[in-house]
Amino acid sequence: MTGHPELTRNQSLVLKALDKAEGPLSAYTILDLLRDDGFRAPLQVYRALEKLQEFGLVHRLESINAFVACADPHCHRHSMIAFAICENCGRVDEFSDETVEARLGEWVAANRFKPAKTTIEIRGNCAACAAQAQ
Amino acid sequence: MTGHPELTRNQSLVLKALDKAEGPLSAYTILDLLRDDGFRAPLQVYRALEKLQEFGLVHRLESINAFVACADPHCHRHSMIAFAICENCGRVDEFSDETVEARLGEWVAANRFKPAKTTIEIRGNCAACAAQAQ
DNA sequence: CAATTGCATGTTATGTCATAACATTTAGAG
DNA sequence: CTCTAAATGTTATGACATAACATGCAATTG
Repeated sequence: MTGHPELTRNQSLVLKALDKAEGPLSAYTILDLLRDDGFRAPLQVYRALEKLQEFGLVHRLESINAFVACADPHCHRHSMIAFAICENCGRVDEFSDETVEARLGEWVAANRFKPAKTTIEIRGNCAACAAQAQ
Repeated sequence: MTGHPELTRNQSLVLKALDKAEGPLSAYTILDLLRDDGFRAPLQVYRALEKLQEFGLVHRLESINAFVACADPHCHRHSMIAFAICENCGRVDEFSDETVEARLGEWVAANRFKPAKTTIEIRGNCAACAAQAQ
């Protein structure tokens, strides 16, 4: 139904770690979390992350070099997903917007650009942290 | 007129290197280009880049860890700038879109998010490279 | 079964990007 | 001149990511 194959042991472990975290994690943080499960080297994490991104189960946040579990099982319907990242508490909100997709799609079409991956990330403070900062 | 002070020697050298390159450069590539001008350490480059970004003369491309000279002297009028990055030839096109800004602004307002920096980057192949790939 | 194939994994080493910490120099303001 | 703030120089280290090669393991197929 979801369109992705069974996960391997390493992929499952990495995904579980991200789900449990409820926030972005760096690859090396994931590695440390999985030491007890036999993980020894960064590549074990990066290879699992690569597959999980292919399956659409994990997103990479380019601007902070971190990874999050996908919050929306239907996000692969969209050509692009936007993230709002709180630099204070680490909270990440994932959303998509048809209009933004359409406008960027227009630019791409007008310039005959062949997009492979689109990144939209807003960094700042979430409502809770912004209120607290007063 | 432009609203930024005179550049220091290091800042000028880094900006000149980026202007000359006509494409994104990594900090370490800039360092190598400026060895003959007395540059010895990465921090000299990163510090100059930091200031140049403040002045709006340089942009950082988050998704490829590289820097480009700003193509539009008026880009600071916009709250966000989008980049189309060719993964084949390295060409970078810089553009902005009021509608995209407005839509993301709506999300931000609705969620009481306080944005600090917004990243929009489309990676793929430019028209020339996409045509050649046929 | 044995052989082949493809993918996932394990491991070591290395490459790439970025900043901490501290000393020194430079340019203005008073 | 003296004080101050900013910029610079330098060494060391931290953080993120991948190359290269060996091994294991399951599915197919002859």
